[in-house]
Amino acid sequence: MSRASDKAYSQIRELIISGDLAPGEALGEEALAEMCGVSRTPIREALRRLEADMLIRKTESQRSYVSDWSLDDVHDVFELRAMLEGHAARRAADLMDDAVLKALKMHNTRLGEAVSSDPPNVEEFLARNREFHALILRTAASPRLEILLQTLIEQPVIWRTAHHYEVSELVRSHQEHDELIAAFERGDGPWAEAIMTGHIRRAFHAYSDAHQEMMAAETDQEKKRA
Amino acid sequence: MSRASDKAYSQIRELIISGDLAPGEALGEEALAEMCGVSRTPIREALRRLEADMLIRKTESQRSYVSDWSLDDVHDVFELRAMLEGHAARRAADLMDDAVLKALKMHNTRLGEAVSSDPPNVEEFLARNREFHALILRTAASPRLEILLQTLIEQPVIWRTAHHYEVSELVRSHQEHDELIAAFERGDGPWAEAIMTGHIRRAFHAYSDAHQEMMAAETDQEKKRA
DNA sequence: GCGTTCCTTATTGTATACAAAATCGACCCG
DNA sequence: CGGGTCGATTTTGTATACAATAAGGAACGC
Repeated sequence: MSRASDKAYSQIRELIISGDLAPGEALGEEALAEMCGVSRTPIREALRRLEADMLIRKTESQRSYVSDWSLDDVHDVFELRAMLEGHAARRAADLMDDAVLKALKMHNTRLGEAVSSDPPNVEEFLARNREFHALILRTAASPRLEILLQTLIEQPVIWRTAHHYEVSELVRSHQEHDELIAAFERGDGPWAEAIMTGHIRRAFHAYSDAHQEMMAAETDQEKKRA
Repeated sequence: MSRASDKAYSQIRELIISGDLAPGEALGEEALAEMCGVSRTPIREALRRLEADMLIRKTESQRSYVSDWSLDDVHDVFELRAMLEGHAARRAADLMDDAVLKALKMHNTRLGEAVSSDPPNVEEFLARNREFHALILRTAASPRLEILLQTLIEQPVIWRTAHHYEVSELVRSHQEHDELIAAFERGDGPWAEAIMTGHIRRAFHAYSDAHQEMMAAETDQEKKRA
């Protein structure tokens, strides 16, 4: 983490995830270098990594842009997540132990509290949700599965939209986590897989709704300007 | 493809896949640069890409080595392939059209001929097998699924070992492809998925057997030397 | 003899300069 | 006025030099 390229990577990544660098925006190497206070060499390394993360794309002429995802793209990603995380849940059910189970319960309890509070603490919800899923993934004990899923999960479009989910979706999410925990306690892999797959698919619908809401809001603003 | 980094990437990649660069071997940037006739800068770009392909790994101190895969690692990869290609097969069954179906039949016919010839044409078998699976994958119409699977499929350990499969395994593979085609003709997604998943899992067993055979052969050679 | 410390050497990380390529705009021609 | 070509400018690709860091080995003390 001490290397300049790592620093640049984190910095640019944060800018993309926060939305300061908007989807479709051009990323000039020199400009980024000046912004990060390093030369172009580590910037280029960082851009390669961001490209592997699918956070940026390169045109045929090698210019870099922040990735812009269509709804179809996001749907594609959620379908893959549903399958991969379902697989992870099934494996995790076989390999589950008491310590992990206890940690899962703790995270989901805190997640439930975050949802119940008034107003709901969405940041806390997202953090606990993240930990919950990460723990299951780690329990599945497949290093490559973790790598594959990481690039699918860490997508800014999804994270940004998550702040606009309906409260009812958060509640449902909490309940489904409990069902997962129950499946783990019984060591029922197929059941855990089925719940997880549905859980992710419903998360896509929550995303889709929130996304359309946001789009509509933007259109309204444009109308006001005109 | 005209860029030096692309040239270096292909060149090093070929050396790894062919086995000229053995698993575990150290990859010094300067040595590679001299070998490829370019400077270290494009070499570094190439190494990043090879790392993303999981063809090389980097130690904590950032030195690069050719990936060495344990049997467990390979098993992990095959399990993921079984799931992902199974998913692809199910989707492909829904999206299948006559042109693709015809192409699949053609590839499998040629594959069968390669297996039946005496001696069996393993190169041809592998090429047709590759095309067959790639075609199904493309028909599934999920760009990200293709990306995820690519890194799992293009692994030199697997390709090298493939040349030592038993003929009976090649015959079975041919038959299973026919069953897949039948499932596609009926538009039966779940069936196609089940066949594909089993197909890949059995391919792992073929790999495992061939691998042990090769290990035993190596041990014999060592004994002869002593 | 074993382990430790320090120094030498090899290797990777970064900055800079320059070359190659692409984009954009002005200008000209039809 | 539209289209296309050429050139100026921007942007990316590569080479090289140097700095930082890690590996390997010799000398030293225990």
